[in-house]
Amino acid sequence: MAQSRFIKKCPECGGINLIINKDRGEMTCKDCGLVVEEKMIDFGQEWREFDHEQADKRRRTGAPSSWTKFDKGLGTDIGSRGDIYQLKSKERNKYFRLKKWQHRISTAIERNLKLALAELKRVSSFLKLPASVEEEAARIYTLAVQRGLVRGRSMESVVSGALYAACRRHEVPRTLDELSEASGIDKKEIGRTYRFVTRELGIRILPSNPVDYIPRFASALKLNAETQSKAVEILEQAQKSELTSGRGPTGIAAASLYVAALINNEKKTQREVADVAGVTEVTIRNRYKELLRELNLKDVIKKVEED
DNA sequence: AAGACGAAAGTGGTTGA
DNA sequence: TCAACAACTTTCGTCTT
Repeated sequence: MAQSRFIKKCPECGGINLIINKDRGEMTCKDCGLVVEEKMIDFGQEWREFDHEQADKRRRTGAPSSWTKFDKGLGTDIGSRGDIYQLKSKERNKYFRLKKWQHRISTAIERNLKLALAELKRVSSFLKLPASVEEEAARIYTLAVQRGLVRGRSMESVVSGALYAACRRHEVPRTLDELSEASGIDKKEIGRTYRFVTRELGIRILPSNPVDYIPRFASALKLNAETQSKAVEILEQAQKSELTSGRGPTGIAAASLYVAALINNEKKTQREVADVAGVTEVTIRNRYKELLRELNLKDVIKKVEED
């Protein structure tokens, strides 16, 4: 018990791969995406206030601006029912005029954004994505709408594409399959819009690193931490031998895990690993063969089998 | 009987003329 | 815009444990 105060574990899955996002002051679990600790940074005010007058003078901010609100939370609502009856008729007319305009303005783009952001929140909470990713995705989507990139595509597919891109940028990659399952959009469709949107918006995304997939796959397979770090070790060797370029990152991650499991006597079938990683057994076999050949792991495995 | 292996044909995307 | 191409998948038969 005393130990747990010092070694931080994810309360959701017990994972130990907690990553800190300094920009947002969040600590997220890389295994399941749970936001373990929010607001590690003190966002409190640095002054004190003793009465309303002082407060009014010293406050200089409003609610935080967020891309997940369709107007970044900056919009003004005109009038709330109740106080208009204290107004004279002239004032009341003005109120209704303004109210009408507000209604007119919030059409097309904004209504679309509202709907889309609701969908975005639904999908991202289904996948347990950290808020920083959700925010990024909302930003990308908003830009896409402003450039008219949604026309001719379904709103949902663009939302998924934006989320996928945001995941990649924040190095918490989800596979297209996972996105597809969460959003109900066809995998190919998501891939297409993802590529289109990132190209049009000039968003540069590095090819995803296979290592980023390891923790999540490993915990899905219930492999222990040693196997996990062994897999990472194998991956790093593979990258040095240039076995990784041009290959699908999930396939390589899966193969490394498979080998690592063999070495640590935690054997999983190719089928099991393949299902978790969203690739076929054949792909694992191909990568696995390459790994054995290039890294001289054959002897290592033989040794393990003899034990 | 289940898992591992590998050959062959098919798919969707990228690239270069 | 089209054809060649590389990676990956699907399918299926064979071998191993």
